[in-house]
Amino acid sequence: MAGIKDIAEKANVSIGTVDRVIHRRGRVAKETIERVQRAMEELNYRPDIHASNLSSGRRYRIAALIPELTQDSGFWGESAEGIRSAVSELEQHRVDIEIYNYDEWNLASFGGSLDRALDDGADGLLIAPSTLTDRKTLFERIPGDVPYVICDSYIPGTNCITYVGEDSYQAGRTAGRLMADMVANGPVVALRSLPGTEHIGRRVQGFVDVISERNQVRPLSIDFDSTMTDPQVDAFVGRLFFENPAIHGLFLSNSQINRIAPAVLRHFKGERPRMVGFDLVPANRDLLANGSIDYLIGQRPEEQAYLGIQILYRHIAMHRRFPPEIIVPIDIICAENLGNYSTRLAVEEYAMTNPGDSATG
Amino acid sequence: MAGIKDIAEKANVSIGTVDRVIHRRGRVAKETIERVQRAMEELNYRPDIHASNLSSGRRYRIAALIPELTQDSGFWGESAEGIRSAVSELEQHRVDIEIYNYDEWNLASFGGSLDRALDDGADGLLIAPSTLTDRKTLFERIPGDVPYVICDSYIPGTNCITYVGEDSYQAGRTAGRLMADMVANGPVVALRSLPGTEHIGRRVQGFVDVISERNQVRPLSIDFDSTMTDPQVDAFVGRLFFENPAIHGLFLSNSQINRIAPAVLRHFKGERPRMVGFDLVPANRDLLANGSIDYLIGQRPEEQAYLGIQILYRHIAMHRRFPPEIIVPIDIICAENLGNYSTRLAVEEYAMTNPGDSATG
DNA sequence: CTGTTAGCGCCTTCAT
DNA sequence: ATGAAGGCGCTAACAG
Repeated sequence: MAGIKDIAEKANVSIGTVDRVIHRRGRVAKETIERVQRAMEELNYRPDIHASNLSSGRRYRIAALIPELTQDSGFWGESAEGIRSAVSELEQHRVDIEIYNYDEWNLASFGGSLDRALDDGADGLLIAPSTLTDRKTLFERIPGDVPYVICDSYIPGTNCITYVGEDSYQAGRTAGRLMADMVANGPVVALRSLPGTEHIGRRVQGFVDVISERNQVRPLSIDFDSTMTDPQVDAFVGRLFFENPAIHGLFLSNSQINRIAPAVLRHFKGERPRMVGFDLVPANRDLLANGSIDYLIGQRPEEQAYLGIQILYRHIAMHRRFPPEIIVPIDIICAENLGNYSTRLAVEEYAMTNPGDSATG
Repeated sequence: MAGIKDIAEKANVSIGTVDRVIHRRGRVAKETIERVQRAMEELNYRPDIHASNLSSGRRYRIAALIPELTQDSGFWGESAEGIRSAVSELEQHRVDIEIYNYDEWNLASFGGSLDRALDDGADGLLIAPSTLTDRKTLFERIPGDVPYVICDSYIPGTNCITYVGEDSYQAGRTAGRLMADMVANGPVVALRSLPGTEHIGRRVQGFVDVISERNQVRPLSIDFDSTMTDPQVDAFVGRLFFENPAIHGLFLSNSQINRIAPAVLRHFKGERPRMVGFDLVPANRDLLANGSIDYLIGQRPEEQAYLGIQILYRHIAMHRRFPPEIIVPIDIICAENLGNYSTRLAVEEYAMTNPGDSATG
C-alpha cells in the first residue's frame, strides 16, 4: 500500500508538500501540485485513516436537525435511533454528534436550531426539512464551507452533498399493490394527510395509479386534516363510511393511521375494511401486532439518518464524494414479519462487553 | 480519554507492562496484573483503535466458506455481495477477506475448503453450512483458537461466536400471509423443496399454519425435487394442476420458483394462480418485474454475510463479544418496491472518487 | 513556496 | 518480571 512517503519520493518533493497538496492547504506551486497528484493517482494512494486520525487529534462535530421526537406519531424518534447508531460507530473516530430538534410547524424554530448548531461549530449538518415549505431560504444561511446532507424529504435546488430518502411514488404504489391484492374489486379510499406536501402527494398518486390499474373502481381520494381532535376524527370516519358504505379498503399517506384506525374499529362490528398506512412508529406497531391494521410501508428513517451522518463524516474527514441522491428500499411490514425489525444498524451496537475480555490474543 | 500511559502511571508500572496485561501476554506478576486492571477500570480505559491499528502492522485474515456462487439459483452470489461490502469497508482496517467456495452437495468439498482456509492462516471463519447434513463433525476440525460465525442456516451445538440468519418459521408465515390475502378462500399448494432440511421445513410449517388459520381450506403440501430437468418440471406441474384443478395459489419454499413459474405460465392461458417464492436472485427478480410471480420473501443474505464478517473482525481484533444469535428482518418484495433494493451495505460503497477531491480544506 | 521535525497512542523488541 | 526505546503513517508547526 503506497503511502505519503512513496508519493513524495516519486514526485521529488518532501512529505510536507505532499500533505499540503492532499489537504489543499495552499502554498504549493501549480506545477508541483500536478506532479504530486499524478504520483498519487499512479500509486493509487489511499490515506491510512488510522495514522491520519491518530496524528490530527482534531474532533469533528456533526449536527442533526430533525423535528421534535414526538411529532408525527414519534416518527422522528426513529431517525434519532439511526443517529444513535452512527454515534456508536463514529465515537471511536473522534466524531461528536448532536441532535438539534425543532418544531416542524414553526419556521423560526428551525432557524433557531440551525443557528445554534452553527454557533456550536458544526462541521457538517444532517437536515430533515419535514413540512417546512419555504425552508429553501433558510438554507442560504448555511455558510458555503459547511456541508450538509438532506434526508427524508427532498428539496430541489439546494447544494447539499447528498439527499437520502425514499422514492415516494413507488412507496405509494407499493401500498396500492397490497391494497389491490387484499381488496380485489371493492372501492377503496385514499386519505391524503398534509395535502400541501409534495412528498405526500406523490405517495397518494402512486397508490391511486396502482388501484386504478388493477381495480375496476377508481379509488376515492379525500383530504385528512391531522390537526383534528379524536372526537372530530371519529365524526369524520362516521361520515366517511355513512356516505360511502361500500368502502372495503382505507389508505393513509403518512404515519397517522393510528389516529384513524381506532375510530374505524369502533365503527365496524363485523368485518372491518382493510387498512394500509405508513411508518413503523410505536402506535402503528401495536396496531399491526394485534391485527387492527394490515400493512405498513416503511421508509427506513433510521437508515436514512445513519447513512446521512456516515456520509457527512466521510465527506468532511476523508474528502469522499457521494452520488447526489441515495434512495433507500421500501419495506413492507405486517404482523408476521414485524418481530424481526430492529433499529440496530451499526455492528458496534451488537457488541456487548469491554475490550480484553475474550480468550483470544 | 485515558490512555495506556495514564494507566501505567496510576498503577506504578511502565507502559510495557500495561500492554502485556491488556493482551494477556504473560510474564507479569499476578499482583501487578490486578493493580493494572483496577487502574484500567477506574479510568475506564478504551484502547485507541487508530493507534492500535497503526502500531501493530499486523493484518487479519478472514475466510468465508460458502457454496458455489451458481448454486441455488445464484443465491450465494448475494452472500458474496455482502462479503464484498465488508471488504470495501475493512480493507482500510488491514483485513484480508477471501471466499472459499464449496459444492453444497459434497461434504468432502466443504472439508477441502475448510482445510485450505486454515492452511492459509485464517484468523476467523464465516461459514454458511447450507444443506450439508452431518457437517457438525466437520466443525470439530476447526482449532479452538479460530473463531467462526455461522450464517444462513443454524446448526445447534457448535461453539460459533454468533449465528446470523433468518427466523425461518416467521419467514414462512409471512409468505402465507401474503398468499392468504391474495387468495381469500381458494385452495393453495405449498411445494417443499429440499424436504430434508430443517430450515426449509420450518418455512413450510409457517406457511401452512397461516393459511390454515386464515383460509377455510387446508393447503396441500407436496415435495418438490429440485434436481428434476425442465421437461420433468413441466410434467410435474401438468400433473399437479390436472389432479388439483382448483388450486389458486402456489408457494415454493426456496429460491427455485424460477424453475416452476415458467411451467405454470405455460400451463395457464387465462388467469394464472398466485405465486410466492423466496429470495431475490436474478431469475426471480425478472419474474417479479414482468409480473410472472407475485411476491418474494427475502432473507437479506448480503446483510447476513456482511454482519458476520464485521463481527468476526471485531471479535478478533477488538475482543468484542456478541450475542449468540442475530436474526435479520424478513423482506417482502413485489414488483412495486423491487427497484430500490440494492446490494450496497457499506457506506464506503457509495463513495465515488479519490481523496483530496472536494473543495473542503 | 518547500523541507524538516516532533509528536499522536500503542505495539514490540531488546535489555535488564 | 519489568522498563526503555524505536517506529507505524500522517499532521502541523516551524524554519528556511
